[in-house]
Amino acid sequence: MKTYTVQRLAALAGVSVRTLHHYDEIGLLKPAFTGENRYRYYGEEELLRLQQILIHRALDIPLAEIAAILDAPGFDRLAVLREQRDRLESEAQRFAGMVRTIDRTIVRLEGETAMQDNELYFGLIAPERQAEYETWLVERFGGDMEARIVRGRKAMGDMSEAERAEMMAELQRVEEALAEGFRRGLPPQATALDPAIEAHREWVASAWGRECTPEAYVGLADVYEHPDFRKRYETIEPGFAEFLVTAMRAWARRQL
Amino acid sequence: MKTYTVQRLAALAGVSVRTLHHYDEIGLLKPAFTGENRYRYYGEEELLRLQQILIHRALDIPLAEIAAILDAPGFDRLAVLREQRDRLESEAQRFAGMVRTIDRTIVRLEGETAMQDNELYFGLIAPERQAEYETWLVERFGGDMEARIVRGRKAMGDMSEAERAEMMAELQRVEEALAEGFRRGLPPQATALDPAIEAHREWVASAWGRECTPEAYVGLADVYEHPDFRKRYETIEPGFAEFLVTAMRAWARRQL
DNA sequence: CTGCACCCTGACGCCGCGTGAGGGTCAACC
DNA sequence: GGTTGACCCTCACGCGGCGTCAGGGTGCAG
Repeated sequence: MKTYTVQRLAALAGVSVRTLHHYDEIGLLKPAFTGENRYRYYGEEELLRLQQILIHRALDIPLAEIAAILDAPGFDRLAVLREQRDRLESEAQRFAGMVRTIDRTIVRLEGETAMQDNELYFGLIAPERQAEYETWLVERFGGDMEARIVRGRKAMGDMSEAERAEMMAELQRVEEALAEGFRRGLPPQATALDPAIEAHREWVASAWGRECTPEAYVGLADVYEHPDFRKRYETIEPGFAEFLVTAMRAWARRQL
Repeated sequence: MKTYTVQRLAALAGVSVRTLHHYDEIGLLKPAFTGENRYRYYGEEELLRLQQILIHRALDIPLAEIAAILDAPGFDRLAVLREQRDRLESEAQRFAGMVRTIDRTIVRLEGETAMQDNELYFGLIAPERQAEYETWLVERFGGDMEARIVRGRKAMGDMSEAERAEMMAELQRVEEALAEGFRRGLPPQATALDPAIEAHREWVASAWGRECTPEAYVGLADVYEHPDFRKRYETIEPGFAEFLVTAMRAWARRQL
């Protein structure tokens, strides 16, 4: 059976010797056995485990957590691998999103057009964490939610600059109308009767490029609980995020 | 003119207040002005700078370096933005590469096929850093080298599992033949006459899916200087990397 | 004038290693 | 058997990029 010394394994895996020492220290990756000279010797098993570790590390998962995952009883190599595969794919898309963001920024800089920071935000922050939302969405709602989001993103991606701008302006108007009610102290439940909430749902439908049923709308409300979405709405007006999701749910309840 | 307090800017940008404090401390992002209450106030200018910072940070560039880049005299926003755009695109591809790697690993695990760690390596390490090589290649040799590599990768990508395996096995045989000479203490220059080096060049040509001229072969030798390639060859036999590139260059010199 | 939400400035801590220092070990060649 | 040089080991300190209290000021609303 083949064995590897620290340096050989390190070279194979593209990490430093120190890293292997560290992983040994914290119990993340222990040698197959140790010589009486205290040398570390690794085998095939460890090679594989290291691969897993590196894959997880690439996703910025803390080492402690990686250990927990790999050591979980009933840990299924294939399942985890497949999961990470999908995460990595999202990561890839996240970067692709940032590229598009920069492209838009470039266009704007070249055109000397003043920036709408709401749009800048939408470009910068949202796509930056889009993958994160999406895996989160999938965890909570399963695949069909994901499909919807992906389709939505694609629809947005196909738009021209002008169309996108118009889209965003429209969203701002809709949100402003809702915020108005919020500022006037309207209880969120009352907003279920406000045409503004209806307008919001319609905007969502057009962004998704497909109907937004009350069920889907409730799903979206859940999504809005996510910290990064909250930030978006809290920025408009502190407390607005809470208000909005409550209003959305209230509206949906009335429809069912 | 619009101003933002720490929290508002933080929310907009999706970072923590502490982060903004930190950036102020180290002089990376200072407020537009400070109230006499010592409050930090940011303006549009800072919003943009923060965007730049975040883009660079996403590429794991140390903050000090980011500061240096952004503060460089004659710093061209558009140029830097375009550059980062390309880097991000590479990143996206790097992740895509990892996805393919995992796919192959999955296939192998499902098939219960024993792993050849050389192949595992080729799967794991190389693609993991492929984008890195490529940007490095482009820096050193300009676009046509890149085109070649990309085409090569595509050729490999189009192969079936069996074909790829055969390809890798062939490479191993060729390398083994070269390593033989190395172990026997053959001086690398003498290897220019060894048919093994010719076989290596032919393998490269078939991997690239196109001729490998002596000039290209020299270029490849340069590429092999890259740490991660070195690792691959140092793992076969310590000192082999040096030997190989010298041999490659010697061979090419004889052809010209 | 009392809350409450926001702002400030230290200062310490954590993670994932890099980077020595100081010292054994192994294989090869004299 | 001794020397050389490349490997291996164990401490132990440090650093970057913040998170996270602690302790205290500010500003506006009711």
